[in-house]
Amino acid sequence: MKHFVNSDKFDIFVAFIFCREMNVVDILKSKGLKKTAQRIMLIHLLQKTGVSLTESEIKSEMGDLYDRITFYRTVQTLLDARIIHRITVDNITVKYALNHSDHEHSENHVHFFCRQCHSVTCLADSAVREYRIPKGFQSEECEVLIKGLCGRCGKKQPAL
Amino acid sequence: MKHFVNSDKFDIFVAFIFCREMNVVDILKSKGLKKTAQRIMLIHLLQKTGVSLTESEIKSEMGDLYDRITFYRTVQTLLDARIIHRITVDNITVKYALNHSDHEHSENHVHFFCRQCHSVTCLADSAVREYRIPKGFQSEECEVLIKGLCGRCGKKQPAL
DNA sequence: TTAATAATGAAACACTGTTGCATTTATTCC
DNA sequence: GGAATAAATGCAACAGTGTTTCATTATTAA
Repeated sequence: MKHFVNSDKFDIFVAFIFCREMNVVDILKSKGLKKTAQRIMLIHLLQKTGVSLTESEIKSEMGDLYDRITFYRTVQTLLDARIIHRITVDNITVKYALNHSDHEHSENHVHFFCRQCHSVTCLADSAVREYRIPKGFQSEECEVLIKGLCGRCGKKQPAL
Repeated sequence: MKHFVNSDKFDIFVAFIFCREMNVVDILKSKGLKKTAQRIMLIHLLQKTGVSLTESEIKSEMGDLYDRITFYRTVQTLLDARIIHRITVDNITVKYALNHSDHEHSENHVHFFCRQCHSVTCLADSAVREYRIPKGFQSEECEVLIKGLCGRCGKKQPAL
């Protein structure tokens, strides 16, 4: 099954999807990227859910629009364009999340990973502090990953 | 080929290895772990080189002592015993490094990753700062990954 | 509408990590 | 030192993750 962004059927689909968030196509246009079904769907999914998603979550949401190979290429394209970012937690999980507008130019990310439910929360407002690095080293980017229990899982298991 | 830690051949091997670092067997003993060829070799390698190593680097150093399945199990055992820690950089690379004595009880790690040569430097002395996390969240561990250019690669490519 | 360019998806592959099970090894206790 | 026991090993087979090539199809610009 092929997916035609310019077909009538897809126009209706797109119109329905973007009733709440109208800027997906604009995002792609502003980055000089072609508007393809997978790109639109992936960005929309991340907008709609508002959280970071794994590939398998994205897969099940996308249905037969999903193709593994295209997915990896779409992800790479959107990463390069700084539309999304990837969060890798050890070798446990990989998640994808939309960049906030302040992410776009900053290279700092703070994430919270819940060891119980494996949810990832982007902590955009937390400022990344300065770390002392060896002489001659040049810092370009800083990622912080805080692990622990999220609000829900902390309630179920209050004491440590 | 099997590797007998208690064989004469291995005794000589071990004696040679530990002429500079005499505490590998003690480390295992203190954790209640059996002293097997792979464990001793892996810890020794990390001690000898003093840097973090990838699986393939460990493989080529270990020669025919290396076995993939045993490697993963050895790594898991040493991780559980807090003898080593794993550093995952996006989906670029996974490295293993010895814990410093101050790592053993602290759950904070600061690492520097060079985007050019992919070397990882443990910054043990850098204090991990406090980050504000949402109410109800419980922080247990904090990992910081600073990306940029290391001293060597920074010289070759001074300006940004 | 058409031409040019880019994205897609199929096949095939390489790498990463795991599980079950029979065999081998390290340790403990004598 | 030697046997009993509990653990580690390594083989086979598998599941998951990510990439490359190439012919086909879709998007965009003119």
